[in-house]
Amino acid sequence: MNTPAILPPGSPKRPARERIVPLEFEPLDQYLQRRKKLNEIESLGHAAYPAKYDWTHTPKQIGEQFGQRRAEQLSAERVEVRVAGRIVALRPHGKAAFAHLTGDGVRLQIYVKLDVVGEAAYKLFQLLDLGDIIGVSGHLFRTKTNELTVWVEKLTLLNKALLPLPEKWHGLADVEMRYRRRYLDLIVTERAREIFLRRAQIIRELRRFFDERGYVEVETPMMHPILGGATARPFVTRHNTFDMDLYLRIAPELYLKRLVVGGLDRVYEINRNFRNEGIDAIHQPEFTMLEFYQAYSDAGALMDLTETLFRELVTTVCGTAAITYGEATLDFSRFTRLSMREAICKYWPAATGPAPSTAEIVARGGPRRAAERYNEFARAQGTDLAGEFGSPSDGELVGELFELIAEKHLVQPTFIYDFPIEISPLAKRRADEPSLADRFELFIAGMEIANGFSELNDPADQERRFREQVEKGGQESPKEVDIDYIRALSHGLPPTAGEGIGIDRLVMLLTNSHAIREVILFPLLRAGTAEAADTDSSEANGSDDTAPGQRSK
RNA sequence: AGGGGCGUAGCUCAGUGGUAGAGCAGCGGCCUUUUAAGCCGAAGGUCGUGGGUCCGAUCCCCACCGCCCCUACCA
Repeated sequence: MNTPAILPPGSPKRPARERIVPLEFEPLDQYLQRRKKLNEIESLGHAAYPAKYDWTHTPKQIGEQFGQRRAEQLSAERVEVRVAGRIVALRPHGKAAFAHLTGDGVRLQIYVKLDVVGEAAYKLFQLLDLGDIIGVSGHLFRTKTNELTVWVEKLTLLNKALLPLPEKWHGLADVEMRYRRRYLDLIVTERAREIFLRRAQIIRELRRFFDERGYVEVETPMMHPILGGATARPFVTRHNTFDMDLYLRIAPELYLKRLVVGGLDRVYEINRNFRNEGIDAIHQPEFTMLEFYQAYSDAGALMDLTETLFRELVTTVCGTAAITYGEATLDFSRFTRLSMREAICKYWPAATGPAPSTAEIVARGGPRRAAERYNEFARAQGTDLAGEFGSPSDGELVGELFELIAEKHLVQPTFIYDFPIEISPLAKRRADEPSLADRFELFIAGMEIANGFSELNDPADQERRFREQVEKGGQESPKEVDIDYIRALSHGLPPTAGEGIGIDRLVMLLTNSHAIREVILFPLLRAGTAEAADTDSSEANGSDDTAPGQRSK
């Protein structure tokens, strides 16, 4: 793209009607052609960018209200409508033409006839292109092929599109372009539109679910002075006035629990988290998380609630409790529950010999022995080993074995519970089994979807675990203990259960999408500008008026 | 980060060691019930970027850029 021609400061105000066009876009020939048509349209006396159009129906409403009317009824009733939309198909036939407008994602055919609209309007119509936005008024009728159509009597230009739409049959196939120019994707790819409408519906239903159960929706800081609430590498930013570094939050957890201390016994937040880590089919650096907390509750109650939530949500949004996801049919009418140890035993690879019993895994040194047996097999397979790095504790080994052996098999909705305490720094210890946290995760289609636990509310235990994290060091650990959080706990956090649900992954499941980018409107891509997909972006600036010395930044 | 794949007209894609093609879009013409409208005509390209091999590279080799997939990282 050509760089903008900069108006020197202090230059006289430009005349109101003069249109400065500093930017030009590919395809240049078509862009210039359309600008030429725009000029012609204006010189014919039409406003190019009128402020308003008084419509009576959207294309969708016309379909809903008159879609059932037969041809004879329509000609008898002579329903007058004014409707606006974008031209997405154009079939001129000399002195008459068909076109399709879209609005609300619905296509509506219009019929424009020279005899009917008159010379002037037909002249305007001939200067229109695919992508232009118009308003038409007239009555409804059915064509020979029985399609509900507007018999156009008046035509109004609402916006001349200066750039063409993508190819009408194949649409946008270049995924990079689809993400960088999502506006085009949404016009052209019906499925993309449906995904984001459904995403909105899912979030609406989630809010409804929690609202009607008395949870309060809150917003907590996105910028945190101390890292916390999860283990992840953060983005760092800077506040100038306070001269301080801040982290974009990796989780809202510690703030939400402060609110429970403050007497908001049931709270939830739906908002973004930011994690400075890898990008792949199920990870994006900013992603949306639902977190909710309820006082006087525990992890077991949360599992029940979660099951209800998912079953209701899926049924409402998809119309059935059994949905298709890729090759699988996911049945949300019943959830499996397995302890982490049971899951390891259940999916223990047969080639490794008989699976250990859960008792063996629980025994002191048991995870180490199981890992050694597993690793023999993994070495032969050339796959990853358990406990390969550092000197993991028994609990950490159980977590690794679970991920290596069981996680990918958890296709149907499955709760995994009894997490080792070592990998659960914010969860409450189980009274009867101190090596375990009262924690669960929900797995669906091999993805971790939710994570919930009984919250650690013993300030001394929490302080000890925070100090261990700080001592451990590394980019993922906080540099200092969050003293104020310990202070809040010292004022008393009631027995509380809390859970996080990854909204993006949930939307993936309910839209049968297999990449998180498909369910995020503007996923992060390198370079980050829509221009990067263009062939020439930096050079070819024909009018280089700016002397080098004048450039300032 | 490692491995694999891709990058050709505005879009969707063919193709070849001898400087390139189709459909759609755009342009000119014809066409008053079409729906991927049709017919006729003309135009459109630094074959991602930069090096190398070769008489000659869009094609072969190397590097870089971007995207995709797999693996790794990632509570």
